[in-house]
Amino acid sequence: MVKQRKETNGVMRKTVNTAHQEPETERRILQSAEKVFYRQGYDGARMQEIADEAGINKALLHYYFRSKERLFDAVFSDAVMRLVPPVFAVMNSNSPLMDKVRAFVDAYFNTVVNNPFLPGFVVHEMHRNPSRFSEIIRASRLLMLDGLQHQLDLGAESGELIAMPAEQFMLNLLSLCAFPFVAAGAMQSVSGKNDSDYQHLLEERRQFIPQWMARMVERDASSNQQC
Amino acid sequence: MVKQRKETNGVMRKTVNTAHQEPETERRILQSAEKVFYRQGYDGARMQEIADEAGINKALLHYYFRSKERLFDAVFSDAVMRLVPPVFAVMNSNSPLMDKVRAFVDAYFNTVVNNPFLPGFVVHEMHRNPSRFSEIIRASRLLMLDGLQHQLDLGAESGELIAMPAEQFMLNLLSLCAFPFVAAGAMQSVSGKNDSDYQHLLEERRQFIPQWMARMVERDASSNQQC
DNA sequence: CCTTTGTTTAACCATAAAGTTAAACTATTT
DNA sequence: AAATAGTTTAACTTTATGGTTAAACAAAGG
Repeated sequence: MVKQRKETNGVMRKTVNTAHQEPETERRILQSAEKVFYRQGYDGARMQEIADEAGINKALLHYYFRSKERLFDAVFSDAVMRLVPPVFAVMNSNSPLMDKVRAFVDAYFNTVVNNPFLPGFVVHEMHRNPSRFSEIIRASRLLMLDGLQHQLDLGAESGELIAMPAEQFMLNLLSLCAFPFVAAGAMQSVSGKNDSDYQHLLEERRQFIPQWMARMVERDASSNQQC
Repeated sequence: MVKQRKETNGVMRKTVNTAHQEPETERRILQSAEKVFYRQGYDGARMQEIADEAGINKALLHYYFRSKERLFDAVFSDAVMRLVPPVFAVMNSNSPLMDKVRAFVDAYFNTVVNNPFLPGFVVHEMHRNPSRFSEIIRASRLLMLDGLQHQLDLGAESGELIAMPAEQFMLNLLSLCAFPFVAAGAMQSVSGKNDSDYQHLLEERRQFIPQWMARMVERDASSNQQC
């Protein structure tokens, strides 16, 4: 009785096999891993699936990235670095508060519209292993709320703004931006909207969020009444 | 050479083994499964871990719930039913808009403070399998936005409120309530807050969210200026 | 044409996890 | 106290998956 096995499942990609093309292949692996990890999460992802997606063999995955853990690390820190810095960098500038908000929303939506699974992925994997994430953030020295708090305090003193902790302000902004993406799958399936309807809803939010944020914090909110 | 295995890992609970106590055991299994699934998600959860947590053997799990899938289904629909109906029921009443908002926030926080992993769990599992969720929701006939939209339209006509699609209104409310829980692990690890600090932050939000929602949508927001 | 070097693969291995089974145990009934 | 029916268990089987290996392959240089 001969034991026989075939692990490569049916898909049978066009095997290009042009040897000596290392960087091209590595990039393709990362892209495929991204796709699979984003959708399935670490635990749900299968190395075989990533290999298939990249049109290569499982062993090659281990040749480039020694283990699932390492491959995941590469994908995850890449994801975080792509999402977090451009978005939070604007909060450390010294532009007026509402300019910051507009810049934040724009940066967030620009990044995320092209990677709609990214927020959900990051949130879930942070939950699975919070320290991994905080390491990355700490290393990149982002998200200092001191400047923002100072700005809010000044506005409150001058009577222009309502007093508010910077943390709450930031959490509001992030909630309004991120949650609709994090919960997109659910929202769609409940509301019965199709993909492009929901896309439209999100575009609408991109316009409104800065106005909403202004109305939440500005003492005289009558300047933002068209909505 | 004798093959020998022990699957029960070390913990060694006090085995109570009082036969004929079916309902008690089933409840305990569900509680344990809940705990494990909430923290680890479906893919990350291990049947053995659930059995250990419940102080019983793996086979008993399969005796009560035929498979991991079925056990998960029980836990998930239980979770959704515990979270969704009390929260969304209030939106279908005919109380004034801001009473609804306050009731929603209270209901949400009351449910979630006792099950802080619930929102993240639901969101992640909905993402993994959206149809499962929409089935449950559809079956329970919740989340009709028509009444809310009508209310918003009336307010807009009378000049009291700013015109706003009910979907956006609802999404704002849900975002402000849910996201801080969904992303709690991440937030904590980034902000360096400990558990009780973050708990305090969340309590603070419970107070503020109704005011923020009012300021976002009410034309004359000066009545909600203490913040 | 042969060798070398980097690339790719199928087949294999080890392990962990889901699921099954047959026997033992406990309490209740007779 | 013996039989019965409802519980509980250890040990086992099967399958899936991460990881390894030895050999084949392609291209470049001699």
